Amino acid sequence: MKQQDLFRALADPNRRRILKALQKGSMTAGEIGALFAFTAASLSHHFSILKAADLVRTERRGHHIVYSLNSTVLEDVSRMVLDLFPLTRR
Amino acid sequence: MKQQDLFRALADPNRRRILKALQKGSMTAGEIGALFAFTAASLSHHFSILKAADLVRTERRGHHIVYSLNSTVLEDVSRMVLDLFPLTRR
DNA sequence: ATTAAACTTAGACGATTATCTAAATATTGT
DNA sequence: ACAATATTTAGATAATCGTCTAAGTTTAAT
Repeated sequence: MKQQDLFRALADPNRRRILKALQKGSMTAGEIGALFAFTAASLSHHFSILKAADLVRTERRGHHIVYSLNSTVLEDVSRMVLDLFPLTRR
Repeated sequence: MKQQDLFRALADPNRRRILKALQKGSMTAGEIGALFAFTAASLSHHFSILKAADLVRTERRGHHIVYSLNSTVLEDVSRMVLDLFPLTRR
């Protein structure tokens, strides 16, 4: 299910840090890895979850893989969050 | 940490169902329990996590405990979510 | 074709999590 | 004080999760 993928992806603090790092622009997996302490394998695992939630997009460039934030999901996230609360005005 | 408590609380689908149930108004733990399949103990566990995230408030009434949604957190959640994405205009 | 570089996949391990049963703790009414 | 009701806490168990190492895959350059 889509909604669960999203909430699950956002539940991990390191994944949120990755998302924040990507705010500054697209980066290769290696560049992001350099910012954090974990192994390439762990990073790749996080990316697979972020991709499943459609929070990031990938594009191969040479033998690098460039990751970028998929900002269009923001609407979905917002909707899901708002959906959990009764609106004061509707 | 506050942010982690919030994202963690929202990560579980059953807790999101509880939040949605509370949209219709305050309910006692028992009333909510009647809507779901798990035991009172499990429910209580979920409530403790929702409380830690400040998503619900409690009030004792007789020997019932009334749970209600704390809508003021909505702002915090929204801010946290928006914080993860670069705004198109700022 | 081989090698090197950049990621991913597979498999393992410890930590956290959701759930349960059983026992404990209020609170009210008798 | 005592019993009944409502909820929480403790302790156990199975499943999920984050991380690691080691092996595999893909691309580019020689």
